[in-house]
Formats: sequence, structure tokens, C-alpha cells
Amino acid sequence: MLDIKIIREDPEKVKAALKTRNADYDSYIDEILDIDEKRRKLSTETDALKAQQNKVSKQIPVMKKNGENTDAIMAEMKEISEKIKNADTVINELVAKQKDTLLRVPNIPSKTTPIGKDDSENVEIRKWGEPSKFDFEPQAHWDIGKKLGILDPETAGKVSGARFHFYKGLGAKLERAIISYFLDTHTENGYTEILPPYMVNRASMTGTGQLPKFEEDAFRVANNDYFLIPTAEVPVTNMYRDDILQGDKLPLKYCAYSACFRAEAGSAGRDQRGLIRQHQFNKVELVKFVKPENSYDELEKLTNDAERVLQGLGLPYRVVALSTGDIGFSSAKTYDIEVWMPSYNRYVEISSCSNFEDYQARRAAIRYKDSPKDKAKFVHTLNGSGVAVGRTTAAILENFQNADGSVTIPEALRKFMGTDIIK
RNA sequence: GGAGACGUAUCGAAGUGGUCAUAACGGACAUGACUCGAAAUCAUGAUGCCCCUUGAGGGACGUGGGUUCGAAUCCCACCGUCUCCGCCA
Repeated sequence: MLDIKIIREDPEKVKAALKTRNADYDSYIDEILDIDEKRRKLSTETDALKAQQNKVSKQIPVMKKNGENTDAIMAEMKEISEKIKNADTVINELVAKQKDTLLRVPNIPSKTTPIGKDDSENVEIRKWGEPSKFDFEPQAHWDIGKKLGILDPETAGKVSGARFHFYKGLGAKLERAIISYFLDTHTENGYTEILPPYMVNRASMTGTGQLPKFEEDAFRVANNDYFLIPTAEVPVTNMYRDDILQGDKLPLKYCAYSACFRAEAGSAGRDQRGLIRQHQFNKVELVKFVKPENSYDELEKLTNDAERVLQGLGLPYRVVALSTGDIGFSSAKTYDIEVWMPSYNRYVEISSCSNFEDYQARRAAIRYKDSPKDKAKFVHTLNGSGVAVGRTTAAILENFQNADGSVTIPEALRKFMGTDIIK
């Protein structure tokens, strides 16, 4: 959520900044300002009435004690009371409308985010390793998985539906090994491990920015107002919703494995085969709560921490800075890490590392104080996949496949797998 | 699922319709005294948050409604916590 104060101060600047997202929020900003003006005017008038009400309410018991008649003054107060009630109803409506509109306006991109209309204008920052080369015709991971008997989307189609998978035997064990390897690496690197709830309430989904605008992307539980989490970012970031943290405890660093659930509305036909786009997938997420002055350094570190696990597996990847037209709704700056995927013959997103600055913190009211006397300030929140597990499985199957259809297990996973090859 | 209790500052907690939410009382915290230093003790002191046209302004007692001239206090709904019973991995 943007600070209403900066919108009030310089609406044109805000509008211009949002236009770099290749979208137009002018009407939202105008509406917010219009409501704001009405609200402030009415609020000031009503506050004066309330001041009078408070004053007289203190006089009434004194008058009664002195045996004076209060009928006239109470009748007068009843009128004021009515006026206040009516005005408060209107104010509440205005506040709700303003908040709802404000919640639908995305974050302002960082000045360091490259300007661009969409993903075609993302900027490659660095590469690690070289795209895998084969002296045979490489197969896609869905074919490898099927032949090895470790991936079974057909049965999942019967049991659940499209975009679900059964992992079997060493396939299931590989997924579990990757999760363990990721978590071990991050905890050794100073992140505290969290296993969060997979269902959260509406306030949490609003806090991180999934609601109110993107409800169709989420799975909602029918008999509760709960949502299946699209990422562990949601429960982990909301751990501190409405809290004031101690400044000397920052930065807080968490890593969390969770299953993730996405409706994938609007992606019909894309990535139909394999593990790339599923309704349910596994992911290890990194989340940080930091002081504003450090947040961009922390973003670099967080991205490096995510890269570390790919390096450990020997998977070739590149890092790109997303352009203003491609960054997510809540983000000010995002680096995507893309792993080389032979079946796509290109790099495919496996992690997205973002600095939200105070956008989520303001929505979720996550603040900190350096000392008890200081004014509470919003923290900056960051998160990034560390990294997507299903896509890692896919990348391992494809990049480390052998001519005979077997797959070599990366060294780092062998202690979890108990084998060096799936065949 | 059934029954009951409870949600007030950093924590415990008092207040159960009015002129103590500048929130009693206690702890924690800060400063000082005592001490080689600490603990204990004594003294003093500060303390949150939100809104605005910054005023001897307004809001805020889990959240949202209602009753009333006036609600932390009474009523309703919801959320959460705890205890007992039932069920259950």
C-alpha cells in the first residue's frame, strides 16, 4: 500500500511512476484524492461536534449532582448525537472505499528497476555455468520421468485433475532430498527454518498483496474464509503483522518449505506438460525483515543466497533484473533467477527475489523501533524463492540425463538420496 | 462438536454506565542513592498507537454493530486465548 501522504503531496509524480508499469492508475489516484478530501472535511466537522459532546457529557453528572434539570441539554445533545452518528457512518464508508482503492494500487518501482514495457525488456545481470550440451538427443523431463517411472501426471489427473503430479519411488525421494538440501543450506547460512500453515486468512492474503485484487488466482476454502497459500511468503511475512519489532533484532531471516497452491487462472495452454506449472508445487522460500536503509544490500544478499543452492547442484542459470513492466504488483525491484532448461532450450524462472520496501509492511502494519522512545517505522520486507523445488527436479532430470535414459544425482544430494543415479 | 471463563499499555492486573485512559496497583524500563561491582532495597522519572485544518482537537479498552445525552462497563455478532468433556492423527 502506498502512503496516502505521498499521493497527496505529488499525485502527478505517483501517476508517472506507476505508468512505467505499462498500466494506467490515474483514475485510482484521482478517486483516492477525491475521497480523501471529502473525508478530511467531514472528519474535521465531526471532531468539533464530538469535542462539544465530550465537554457537555462531563457537565451532565455535575448538574445532576447539583439537582439541576438536564432535560433541555439532553434533548440538545440527542440531536448532536444523531448528527455524529450519521457523519460517522459516511466517514466509515469513505475510509473503507479509500482503503479498498489504495489496496488495488501497486507499488512504485525502484529507481534502479530498468524501465521497460514487459519481460522482453528485462536486463540480464550475470550468468553462472554454461547451457548443458549433449552428444545425444536430450529428452524433456516429463518423458524422462515417465520412462523412469518416477513422475505420474496421468494418475494425478484421475485422482485430482490437470496440473497435478504423483511423484513415485526415487522421484518422490529426489523432491524430498532437494527440500532438505535447500533448507540445510539456508539454515547453515543464518536463516531460521519455519514450517508454516498452508491455509491463511483474508487479512494475511491482503497483507502481502494477493488480495483484494488477485482473488481469482488463489484457491479459497469453501466452508471457511481461508485461502491455500500461493507461497510461504504469505504466512511467514504475516507472522509479524500488526507487530512492532525491536530494531536491534533486525534483520530477521527466515527460510520456509511449503507446498504452494495456485489457480493458474489465465494460463490455460501454457506449460501443459511436466512440472513447470502446477496447481500444487513445492517451494523453499526466503523471507527477510530489514531496516529501510539496508534493504537494497539485503536484496543482493538474498539473491546470492538463492543462487548458492543452484551452484551447489551445478545447475547453469542466469540472473535478470525485471523491468518495470514485468515486476510483480507489490514489488519495487525484482531479480529473477532462471535455470537452464534443455527442453525449452532457454532459461526458465526458478526464483524471484524482490524488495517490497515498505509496501507490504504498510499493508500489514509491520514496524520497528530502534529504542522504546522512538517513533515506530515501517520495516522493509524482502523475499525470494530459495528455490522452486519442482522446477529444480525438472532441471536436474534434464540437465543431468544420460544417453541411456538414466539421471545422475548431483553430489550435494547423494547423502539424502542414498544413490548417485536414477535408472 | 458440547459447557464455561477471559481478551485493557512492554508484562501482570484494577476499573462493571458519567466529572481518574494524563489507565489505579505491581513488575519490567531509565536515572540516582547504597556497593569494589552486581543482586536486593530506597528515591525519582518517562512510556505507546492512529487521524486531522496541530487544538486546553478527535479516535482507540480483541473486531464490528446496537442501546444511551454519555459505553471498557449493558446487548448482539464475529475473531482469538484458556479450562473441562467428547471425538481424533
